[in-house]
Amino acid sequence: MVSLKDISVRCGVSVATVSKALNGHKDVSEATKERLIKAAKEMGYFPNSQARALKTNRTYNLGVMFLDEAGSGLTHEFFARLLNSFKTEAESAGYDITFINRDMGSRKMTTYEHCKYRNVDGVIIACTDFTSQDVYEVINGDIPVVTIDHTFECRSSVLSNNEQGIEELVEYAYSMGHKKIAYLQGNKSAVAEKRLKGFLRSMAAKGLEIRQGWVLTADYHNPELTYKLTKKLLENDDRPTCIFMPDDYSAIGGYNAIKDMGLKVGEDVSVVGYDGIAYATLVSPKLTTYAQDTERIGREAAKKLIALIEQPQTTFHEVITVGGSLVKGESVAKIN
Amino acid sequence: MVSLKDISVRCGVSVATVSKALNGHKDVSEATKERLIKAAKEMGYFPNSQARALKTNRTYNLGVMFLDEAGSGLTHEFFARLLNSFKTEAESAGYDITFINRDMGSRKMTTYEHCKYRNVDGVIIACTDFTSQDVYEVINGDIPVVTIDHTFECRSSVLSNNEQGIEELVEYAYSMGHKKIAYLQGNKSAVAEKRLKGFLRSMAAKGLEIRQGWVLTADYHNPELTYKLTKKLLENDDRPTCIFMPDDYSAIGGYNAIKDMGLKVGEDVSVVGYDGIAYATLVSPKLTTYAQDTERIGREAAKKLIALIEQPQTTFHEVITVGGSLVKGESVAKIN
DNA sequence: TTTATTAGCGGAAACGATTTAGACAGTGCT
DNA sequence: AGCACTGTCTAAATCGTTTCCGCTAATAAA
Repeated sequence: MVSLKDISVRCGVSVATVSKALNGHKDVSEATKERLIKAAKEMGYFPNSQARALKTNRTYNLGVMFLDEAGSGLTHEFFARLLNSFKTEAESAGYDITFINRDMGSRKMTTYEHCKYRNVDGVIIACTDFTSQDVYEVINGDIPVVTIDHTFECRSSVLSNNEQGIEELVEYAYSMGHKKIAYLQGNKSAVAEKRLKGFLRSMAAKGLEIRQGWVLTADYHNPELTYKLTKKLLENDDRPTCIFMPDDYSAIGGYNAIKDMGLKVGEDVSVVGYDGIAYATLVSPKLTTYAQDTERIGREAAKKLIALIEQPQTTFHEVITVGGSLVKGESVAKIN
Repeated sequence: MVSLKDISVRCGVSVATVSKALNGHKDVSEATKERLIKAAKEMGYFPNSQARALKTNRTYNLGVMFLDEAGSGLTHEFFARLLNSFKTEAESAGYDITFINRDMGSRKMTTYEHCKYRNVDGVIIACTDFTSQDVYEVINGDIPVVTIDHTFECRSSVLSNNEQGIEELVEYAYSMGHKKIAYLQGNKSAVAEKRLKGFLRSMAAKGLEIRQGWVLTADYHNPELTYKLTKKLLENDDRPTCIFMPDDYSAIGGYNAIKDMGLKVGEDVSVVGYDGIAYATLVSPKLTTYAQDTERIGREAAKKLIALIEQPQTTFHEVITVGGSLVKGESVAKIN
């Protein structure tokens, strides 16, 4: 690979001058600057990122921390889309992405140690267990961090407007005439809490009764469990007319349960999802759901993280809330 | 961060000795080696990956190159699962993953230049346009490469057994009594060619007629187009009893087309997919498909790539074929 | 005893970049 | 002329490692 030195000998200047010319410092004349930049281009020069990082302590690498278990993480559409937009935004600012997990090869290391080893400039934490030791270490470390859908003291985060999303869904279901609404919530997390809160509040605001046994705890991204719980909800004679699923993916389990009981989604039983994944508009009947703006969540997270890295003095910690939008499908029946 | 020097002063030895002790060289006594390792552990030492890379020219980073357009790449279940297992295998060997694309920040660079800039030790190429200039540059460069589902001269690749997969599906459809089979193929690529070849061959072997207009070119991962083409296939009076979809995801479009025409999947019209994504078993009726072993494909690719990197002399280029398995769903009717 | 060998360790250069401090020449001012 | 100042450039240190080579002392061989 061609180095600064190669350029310097060819042009008869010092390495320092080449470096400054290429980095746009002012103490090098316009003439030589142009000459050097031209030479660099001709010779196909690219800075050695490792050497630069060694000296400047800036790698232009961002760590991505997420739950890395089988069936999780990358294969979650929510996370995949989030990562995609985060990556796009980061790249346009010159940053690459590194997955941060524990246990690199033979060496046992924690996530935080992995960050230090790779010297990432910042970390984004998403779709993980925010109560874990690994997260704790990173949050309390000295690396800029942005969390998704969970907020820590003195750290920045990007939140989907979970409370409002559910409220809009309740509002919609109510407007369609539903009063007997059941709620399957996701596994314990800040997100699940927010959504439940939104649900309970808007139900109360509408004067709707929250039945005993109609608020159940399922899992996110678990159609099988949702299948079972949906069946359970429908077994009794007095059953809900509308069921809120933990998320769109799980809702498929709900669909199947309803069909298997000989009922029709969107006619006998109404269903509401959450997320706005691609399948929501492909299933039949189309799922009514609240589409999170994952594209913007990822973008905002990247922007904030890069701001924290590049302007640490003038950037403050904040909680950024990103709104979504109600998607009216065909899964909620009009009743009276 | 604690460096070799810190350890050396604390233990009263030279930096060189510490380095050699930690890297298991032989010219350092067992006693001091143990002492130094212990000290390193106590002080929380981790090597600075940049410094090491600078000196050794090994970053322990693998580049991942894939089609990075909207709606592609990360959000493809096939790719996501592939990446996941590739990543797991790579990490267990001490490698991290870097996404390689063009245009880092303001600097225009090609994918290959990006590789050079980040000094990745090897590259895996998947789910992309293999005829592009970007791929060409990388293939003809001096970085170890493994390609997925496409083979280049003198390069290693991991292939899914596409030909055989289709053949098994034809075999199955035939065994269920189907003779009038239509085939929607994916967009132009080595994979599409292989599958088509498998289809034509096994149809011929069974003495089945390949009707004019029953082999159409659709897209991978495009339910909308598949929807249209499926309708087109079913519009005529003399219609196929079984349709092969480009992939499972697109098959959803096919399902919808069939339903929208007032027909029933798995009764009036049979449907076959390809991939074995999670949704295949969630849709109703369950999709009959050929499940690619993405988990193994990713693992094999990582293994091969790392072998090429670490034992360049004794590793030869090869084409690794990974088998899949037929998944009998409910979407193929028994007819006579 | 002398010499050759070896084990164990350290010095120093190198990787490729950035950055500080200073050299040098030219300019303008008194 | 003497002085300060400015613009342009260079030398050298530095980041944290690895590695080649050489040194010392101890051991083995003669």
